[in-house]
Amino acid sequence: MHGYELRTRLRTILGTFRAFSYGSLYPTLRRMREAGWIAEEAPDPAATSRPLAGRRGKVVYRLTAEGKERLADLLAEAGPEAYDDDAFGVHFAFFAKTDAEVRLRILEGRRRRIEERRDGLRAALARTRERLDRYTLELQEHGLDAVEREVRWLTELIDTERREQSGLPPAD
Amino acid sequence: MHGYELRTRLRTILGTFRAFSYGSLYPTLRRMREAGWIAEEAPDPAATSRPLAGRRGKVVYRLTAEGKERLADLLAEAGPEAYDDDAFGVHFAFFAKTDAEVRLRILEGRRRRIEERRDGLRAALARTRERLDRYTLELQEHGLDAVEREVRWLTELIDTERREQSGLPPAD
DNA sequence: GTTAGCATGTAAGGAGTTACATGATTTT
DNA sequence: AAAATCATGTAACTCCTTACATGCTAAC
Repeated sequence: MHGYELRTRLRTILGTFRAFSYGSLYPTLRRMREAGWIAEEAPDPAATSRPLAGRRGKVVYRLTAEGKERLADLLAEAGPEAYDDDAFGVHFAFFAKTDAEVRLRILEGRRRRIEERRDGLRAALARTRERLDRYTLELQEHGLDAVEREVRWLTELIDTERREQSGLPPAD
Repeated sequence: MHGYELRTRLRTILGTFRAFSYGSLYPTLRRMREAGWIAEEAPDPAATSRPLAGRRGKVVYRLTAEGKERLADLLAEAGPEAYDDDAFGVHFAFFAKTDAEVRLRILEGRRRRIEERRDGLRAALARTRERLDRYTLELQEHGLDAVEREVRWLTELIDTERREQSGLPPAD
């Protein structure tokens, strides 16, 4: 895939929020090339009428063997770096390519993290409820509600994973 | 209030996520002082045994008249800058000090924004549902669920505001 | 009197954005 | 042939964090 296409796809998948600008995308691609994780694909010689020099057309990249290894390493990570706010969504999005045990450990780590946040919010709310104006209260309760729902969601996912690991083989 | 206290309070109110480091807090306080929005409070002459020069103790700041005006301006903003992801929470947290009409406009703007996001997610999901693996699908549906809940939450708040504006005076 | 925690600040740097500059290809 | 859009890339800048440096105050 080439840079422009990558960005367009990320925009449609992730929405306009959480998309990268070219100013960060292209330098990242360059660094990945320098690291040897991706390589410029040899252009199809039959396809285009190529300009003779200083080409500035499409550059199609492809994962190298090293890149695939690096990706596998990233997907095998199950520590805090995999269930932090920033990273969890990315790891989850690649779950179909992630080992079942790793999936389970990431989900459990994420749940523990969110439970901690929930407990912190509950404690803060219990301490300050009396002094809060209705809007601040409403905001805190809405936040608490969101984390409680996320805990339930994660619990359902964990139960499904467990059921599948101790029985049928994982689907998909 | 002084900087350290401000940071401690923000930590407990906002949680460890979304708290400022000293490296951004103190420069911001300096800029606010230079802009004339806050001023160093005259130290109580009776209170402390002060060092003679180059003092490095507590610096207590207080909003100036200009600062209060600036705050009032910020609270009166009802355009997109008030219901963007980043700003909405802050504006909402100050709703108790915000005009009823402004509150209503911010809530409606925020709802419109979230509805757009919801519609975008629905459309993307309808287009790609077949091709998505179960985890990606689960993630998208969870995201959709979250925005749908936020729309309902905002609708309740808007209804309450409307009821109060055309009847009893606003509470709190 | 020395450790722990309160309190203020700066310097260096990371991670990204915006705005710009440029060239290639497709559509009208 | 002009306009739109595809496609790549850089430079300057913004905003924030980390790590450090410093001094004050209370507790043991």
